[in-house]
Amino acid sequence: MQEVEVRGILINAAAKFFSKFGFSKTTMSEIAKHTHKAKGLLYYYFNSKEDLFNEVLRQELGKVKTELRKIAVSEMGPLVMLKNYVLLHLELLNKVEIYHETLKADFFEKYHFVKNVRDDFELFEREQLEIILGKGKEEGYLNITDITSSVDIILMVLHGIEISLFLQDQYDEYEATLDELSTILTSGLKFQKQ
Amino acid sequence: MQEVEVRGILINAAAKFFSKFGFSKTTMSEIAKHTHKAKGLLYYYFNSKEDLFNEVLRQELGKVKTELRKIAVSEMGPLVMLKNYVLLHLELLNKVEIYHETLKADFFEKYHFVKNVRDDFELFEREQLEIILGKGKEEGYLNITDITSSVDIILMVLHGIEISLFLQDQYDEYEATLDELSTILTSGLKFQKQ
DNA sequence: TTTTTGACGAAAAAACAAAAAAGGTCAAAA
DNA sequence: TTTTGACCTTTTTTGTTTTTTCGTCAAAAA
Repeated sequence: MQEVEVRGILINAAAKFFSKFGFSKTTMSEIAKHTHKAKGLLYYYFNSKEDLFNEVLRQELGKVKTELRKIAVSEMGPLVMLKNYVLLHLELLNKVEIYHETLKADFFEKYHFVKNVRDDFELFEREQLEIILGKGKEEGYLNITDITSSVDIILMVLHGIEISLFLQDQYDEYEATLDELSTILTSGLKFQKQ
Repeated sequence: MQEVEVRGILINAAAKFFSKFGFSKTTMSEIAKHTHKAKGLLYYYFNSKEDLFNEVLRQELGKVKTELRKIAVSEMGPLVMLKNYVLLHLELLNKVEIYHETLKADFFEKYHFVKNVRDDFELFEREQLEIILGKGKEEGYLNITDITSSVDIILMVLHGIEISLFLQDQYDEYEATLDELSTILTSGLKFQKQ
């Protein structure tokens, strides 16, 4: 089973280039040369450049998922959980350059090929948030009737601000404010009137 | 005093073109032809195309300001006020196409010339929100120590989501959700812990 | 059989030059 | 004081050529 290792090497090299230069400005030849492989080999392991990019993105978001998952299974109370989830989501995604690339793409309605991976990640986030909010509701901390629509709102806010935060590099500047934002969102749900 | 009227006619015509085609795809000749004036006249009333665009934007945002101002001086309670402000802000700006153009520009770090007008509008919004939150604090409805940072958060959320809402035409889709969002923000401030 | 190579063709992007369109000026007319 | 339109200069568009890049494949290596 040499395959797994070579494949991994290629993905890692690709990750570096894609993160640094974006999709269109990194070339398959570059990745091949840097790994001391022939370009053709890339097409033995991946169907296309888009496929490779997808694979890299899947891997990077996979790491983020692993971290985020820890929150919903932890021993914190639901309110702290929710707050921490929001903050960690922003902190982690701020570091994933290749994700920023897809945000930009989203904006231009290009990069359709990335839709699957992003949808998968969004689904994951919905699940996690539903677990957290569900727990909060059960235990009587959160006053929510429609969990789905509360999740909608949290995701809307998160997606909204990440464009300004990540693409305009304002994360560091607003880090303190984000803490308060998450507090407000949390207590907003706590006492939300229907 | 013919001047005011002609100037107004030019601005109105420009508004139509800028709103429909954006800054770069509308031409000064077009505007001149459509108003049955010579192109040179545009440069009698305005220093440049950028200056004209600015003037149009100032006028459009002026209308929005007039509407928003009504809220802070109304008789509603501070909580309702805040909620309504958020909703009206989104509803009105959703219609101002020329403002969307500047959002896009903001993103590309172009259109520096528009900075003044946008800053002016942002300042106005800060003032209004400070009035509302101040009133809420005084009357004991809102539990806020630092008004400025609460305003920061509201504006961060508003600016964040307007990119997805306006530029990706998701306003209609999310209109119902926005109502809930504003409720959450409001009650979040109400019970916010420091 | 599985993995790797590198020369190759087709398609996309970059570079370049020529032509067209646009912003902006100004002297003269209304 | 306001308006015009010919004019100059700069920017954008268009069409062409050249280069780069993606992706394929037959053959070699493991």
